[in-house]
This record gives sequence, structure tokens and C-alpha cells, in this order.
Amino acid sequence: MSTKILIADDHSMFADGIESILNRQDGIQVVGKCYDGISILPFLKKNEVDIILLDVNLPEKNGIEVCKEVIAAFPDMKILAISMFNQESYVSEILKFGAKGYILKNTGQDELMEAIQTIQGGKTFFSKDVTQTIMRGLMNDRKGGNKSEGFIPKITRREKEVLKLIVQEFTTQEIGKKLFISLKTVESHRSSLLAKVNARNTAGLVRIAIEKKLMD
Amino acid sequence: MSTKILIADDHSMFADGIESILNRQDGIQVVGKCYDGISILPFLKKNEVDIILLDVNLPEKNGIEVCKEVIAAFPDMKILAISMFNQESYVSEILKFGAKGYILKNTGQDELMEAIQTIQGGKTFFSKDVTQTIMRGLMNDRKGGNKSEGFIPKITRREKEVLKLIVQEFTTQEIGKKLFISLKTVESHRSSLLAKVNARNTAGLVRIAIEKKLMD
DNA sequence: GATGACATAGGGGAAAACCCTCATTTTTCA
DNA sequence: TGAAAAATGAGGGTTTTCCCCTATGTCATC
Repeated sequence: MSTKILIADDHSMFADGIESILNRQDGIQVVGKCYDGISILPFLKKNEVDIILLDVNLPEKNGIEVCKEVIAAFPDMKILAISMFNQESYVSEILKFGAKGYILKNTGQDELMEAIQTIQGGKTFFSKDVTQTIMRGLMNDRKGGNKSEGFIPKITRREKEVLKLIVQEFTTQEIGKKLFISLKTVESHRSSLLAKVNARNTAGLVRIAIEKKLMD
Repeated sequence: MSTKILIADDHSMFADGIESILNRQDGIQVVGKCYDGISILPFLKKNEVDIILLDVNLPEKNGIEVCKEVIAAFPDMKILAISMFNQESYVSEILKFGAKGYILKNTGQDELMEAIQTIQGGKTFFSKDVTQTIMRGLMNDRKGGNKSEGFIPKITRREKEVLKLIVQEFTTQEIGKKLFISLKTVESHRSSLLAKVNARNTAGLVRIAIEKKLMD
């Protein structure tokens, strides 16, 4: 009776590597790999899975969205979030949606095994660095108030088109001509974009778009 | 007589994973792992290595720097660059310094093996996506005429301060107050910045500033 | 068939960015 | 110790962005 693991990461080299590590371990069995966010739920419906190793930064549908959906459909699913970045916003966001642990990609395989075993045992697990980040975040929250910083906005198809053109230095007018829509419509999309990413101006919009890879 | 490989990546989970994959292969032997840029040269001086799998985005000293140094000390060293990002600037930069190949972290293990064998055979290897990126970059160069595109403009100390604040969404007026200078002065710096990076507006300035890491 | 999200688009106005020219002082460095 | 580079700033203009408001047609979904 081994622990069944699903790996969800768009970097297949990474996913394959983890699989190779885990399959050498006793009592652990990698039952599947998903290279994007949308194929996870369908997989879970057809296969038995104990723990999902979930990359926070997935294309198409990011890890936080996926986590929300998975927990909604399978409330007891154990999700171990894995991320490149030790960002307080990611950590707190995905934990809010029911992830049982959060580790960084620069943690060693010993710690990975420890995390899996801890979570399989029903407890939670966090990398040391992550714990620190959370603590720092909490302290800042008390100081800074209760802004829901870092939450990932959902950008629509059209908004994304506009966003790409903005980042490519086209003006609102030029974007209108390119997309065969009115200047005013482009302005609408710009406004929505600014509101969604919580930016004050184009500079912030572009920075956040790049930081959060909103154009992929 | 197996191919001796050194893995250089700060995400040890990734490095361990690759190691696990490679060690299953015949004729390949992972002889070491480095988790930062500075430990690579010392390792090479003490160990025999055929191919380095080098992450482009290393902490402390990035992959491009490392590549330059390694090739300077070991001109025949075969370096396969690995990166999360398919950015033309990274690709062309590290190839300029003697890397023999460039693959993305989202390529599968088959392609990884192919890349290693190709490079070990003395040839070069690039992911399909990367090839496309390079081609696009070259075509843009030709279209753009004979400007030395991608050349790094020299940003002055003050300009850099202004730039940082622009990227942080401050307006010209606010920047003036923060730096105790006139709005007009800030406008001057903005103009110089736009001209130096060859951008049409703030959007481009911010994008290029991030792409070229002008704020470090 | 209603509800909600999305895309469309207009008017009007305030603010910010952008562009040109020019000039003075300060720093840097060869 | 000069010349070059950088930093400062003004006047006066155009363009673009940003921010309100409202409104309509489409499409999916419940």
C-alpha cells in the first residue's frame, strides 16, 4: 500500500526528475504527471491519488486556481505546493485554499521526502525559508493593515491581447487600429487591467504583467 | 568511458532530479552538482568534467558570467545552457560566450538526452522553441537596419534612481518630491531614459528595464 | 429566460507623459 | 585644472493616459 503521487509541473524536465527520485523510494509511487493546470481535475476523476505535488506557477490555469478547484472536488486531497519563489503572497494564497504544505524548488530531496511523509501522515509541512516568509508577512500585515496583496487577477482573452500590445509600446490609438476596435474600448480594457492588477499606471501594469507572466 | 557531467543549478530539487534521470542512463555519469555560480570553477580545477549543464539564472554569479569564466579557463569545456526562460537576450548572450547548446526546462528527458549526446559528439544543440526565438531575433535585427540592437545603454546614477521609482508606479511629480528635485528635472531624466533604451513610452521603458535588469 | 461576464463604445474632463529648446551648476576624471 | 558628463531646471506646447459616467449586444450557463 504505497502513497500515490501526482506531479503537476509544466517544466517536464523537473517533473521527470522528481518522478525519478520518488520512484526510487519505498512506499511511494508516482501515478501520473500533468504539465498544465487544466488536465489535473480530469486525471483525479479517473485515478486514485493521495498527494499532489503542485507547482504554484502553472501556465493556463495557475496553481492557486487549481488548488481551489481540486479541494472543492476532493476536500481530502493532500496538496503540497512547490514553487520557485518564496513570495508571501503565493504562500498565503494557496494555503488559504487548502494546500497542506509549501516547499521551494531549492530544497533538497531529503526535505522533499520529509514533506511527503509528513503530509501523508495528515500533518502540514513548510520549508524553513517559507516559515520565515510567512512570519514576516504576518508581521507586515499587522503593521500595514489588511490589504489582500498579491492575489492573482483573472485577465480575459481580449484584455490579454491589449496588454501584450501595451507592453510592446503601442499607444491606445494604435491598439484600437490593430484590433479594429474603438479607442474607447481599448481604454475600457486598460482600465480593467489597471484595476485587476491593482496598478496606478502603465508602468505598474507592465511591471506586474511581466512579474506575474500575465501574457503567456 | 562514460560522459562526465556537472550539474549547476540553484534549485537542488531540480538538480537532484536531473541527476537521478541521468544516472539511469548508460554512458553518463553525474560527477558533481553546484548550487551556485562561484563553486563551479573550483570544482572544475579538481575534477574531470565533459559537459556542464548550466542554469542561466544562477544566484550570486549568473550563468552568463560563469560561462565566460569557464570558457576562459577551459576553452574546450562543453556547456549546455538550461533555462526557464526563452528570452532572446539570454540565449544570444550565453552563446556568444561559448555555450554549445541551449534548452528549456520544459523540454522532456528524451530531448535532454539528445542534447547531451549531440554536444558530447562535438556538435551544438538547441530546443525548437529556442531556435525560433533566435531566428526571430535575427530577423528583427535585419529589419531594424544596422542599429546595434540590444546594446546596453549606460544609465547614470540619478537616472537609475528615477527609473526605479517609475517602475514602482510613482508619477513624475511624486518622484520630484521624493528626490527633492523639480518636476522638470525628473522629466529630463525620463527623456534621457526613453532615448537611451530606445523606447517610445513608459511601457517600453519598464519592459526594457526589467528585461535588461537596468535597476540592479 | 434570467443572470452575469465580456466586449463594445461614447462624452467629458483632469492628470500625466511626452517633446522641443535652452541654460546653469556640479561632478567626474583624464 | 580644464573639458566632458551629469544633474539641475524653465517655458510652452502636444499627445496620451487616466478616471468618472453610462449603455448596448452577445454569449454561456444555470
